[in-house]
Amino acid sequence: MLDAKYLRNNLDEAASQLARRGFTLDTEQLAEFESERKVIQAKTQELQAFRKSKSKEIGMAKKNGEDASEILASVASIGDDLKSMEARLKNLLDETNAVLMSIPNIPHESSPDGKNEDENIEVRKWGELPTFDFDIKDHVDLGVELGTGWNAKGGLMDFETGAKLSGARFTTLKGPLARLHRALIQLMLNTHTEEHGYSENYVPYLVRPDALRGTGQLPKFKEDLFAIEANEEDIADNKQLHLIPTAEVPVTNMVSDSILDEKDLPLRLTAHTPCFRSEAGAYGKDVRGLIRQHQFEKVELVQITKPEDSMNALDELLGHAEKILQLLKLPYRVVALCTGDIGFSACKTYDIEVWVPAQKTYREISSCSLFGDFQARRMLARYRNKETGKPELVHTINGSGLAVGRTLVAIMENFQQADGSIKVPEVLVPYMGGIKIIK
RNA sequence: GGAGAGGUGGCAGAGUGGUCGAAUGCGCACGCUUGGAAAGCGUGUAAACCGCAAGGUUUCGGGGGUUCGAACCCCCCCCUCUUCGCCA
Repeated sequence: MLDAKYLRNNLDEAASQLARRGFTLDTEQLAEFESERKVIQAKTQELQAFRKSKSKEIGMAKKNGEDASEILASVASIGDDLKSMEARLKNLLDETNAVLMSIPNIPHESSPDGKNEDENIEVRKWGELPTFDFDIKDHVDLGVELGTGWNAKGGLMDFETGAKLSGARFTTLKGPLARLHRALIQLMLNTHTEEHGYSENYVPYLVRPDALRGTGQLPKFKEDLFAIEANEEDIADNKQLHLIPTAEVPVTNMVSDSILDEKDLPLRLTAHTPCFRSEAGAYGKDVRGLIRQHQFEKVELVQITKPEDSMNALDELLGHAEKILQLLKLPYRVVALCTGDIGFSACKTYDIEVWVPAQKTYREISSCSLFGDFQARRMLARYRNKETGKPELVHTINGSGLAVGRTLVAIMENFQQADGSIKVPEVLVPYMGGIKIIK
């Protein structure tokens, strides 16, 4: 959420900043809300102040044994006025808040201008693209043909069984491929906790709407989420549980509603979780293979920092995610998202894209974003500034480190051999119980 | 799921209808003291919102109610702890 005060006092500037990302701010509506708010709030507070002082007088009079009936009479009539004023104010504030919650973050000045992903800017490339002296297969063909006969029928990557159990966009992995998938998670978590200074967390996979509002998935992107069935009462009370679309939600919200100690910052948090996305609006997109699933695993990196440290933290976190691909020797590139392509809550985002040989292109495998105080304001996550002694909003940063399923895809395709087997990256061999080739 | 206890500031913890945004302690900040530190002493220290400011409003788990006035009384809900049951 943007700072309401900033918005009020710099409406036109905010509008032009938001226009950079293609968002049209309804300045007229906000100005109208604001002028109405001023009047109603002043009136309400005036009535409240009157009642408060009169009540105090009554209290004193009674204590002194004086007759308070005259003061009582003077305050008796304001009850209804005050009640209706308070109700109007509350309605107006709720309405305003609903609008504010739907306004995306203002892009950072360093985010390149652009309309869509075509205008993203490549920052760097790493690694050499593999060359093959045979006809390569994509991960689907590789996975389906691998280990045929293992477990009676089907290959190590079994889309039919996944579909039977749960429908489209669900997959089962078997045998050494399932283990490779697990090995990746272990490698990622170990690297981030042992070498990059992150603390490991285990978090709930079902969260309340408040948490989703905190990080910005709600109220605008409800259709992307899976929600648990709930009765109307729970829905009204904001208790309907939703499956997390990313660990960003539970991990970042760990610091919601709190005032952190400055000396504890930055917080570096990591967690491995499954992620669930309904992928509404993605029909026909990446229907083949493991790229776009309703359920996938991810190791997430989150940092909670002081405002002045956040930009460095983003660069640092990006490096931590890249490190995994370097360890795996997978070629990738880093892309700075343009203003038209950054997510709702982010002000600056780098995507890491890994080389996918069968598609002859780089595909997103991590998205590392700086949110400034946008999420912190929604979550009310603060730290006590030692110099001022006052609580101030923290900054939040997060990124995938990495998306596990897509990493598996990249390994299969980049390290495939002529006979359809997969060479296990060296760093993973210890996690694979010594298995060097998956066939 | 049953029974009991409880939810108050950064933390611990008093407060059962009026001058209570709230004692006290810890923590934190500043000052005195010291060669320096500790201890000690003194002062200060909740948050959100409105306002250029002075100042004002709101908030004692959440929501309703009673009252001129609610941390305090009534109703509903949530959470935590103890305990019994059940259970991976």
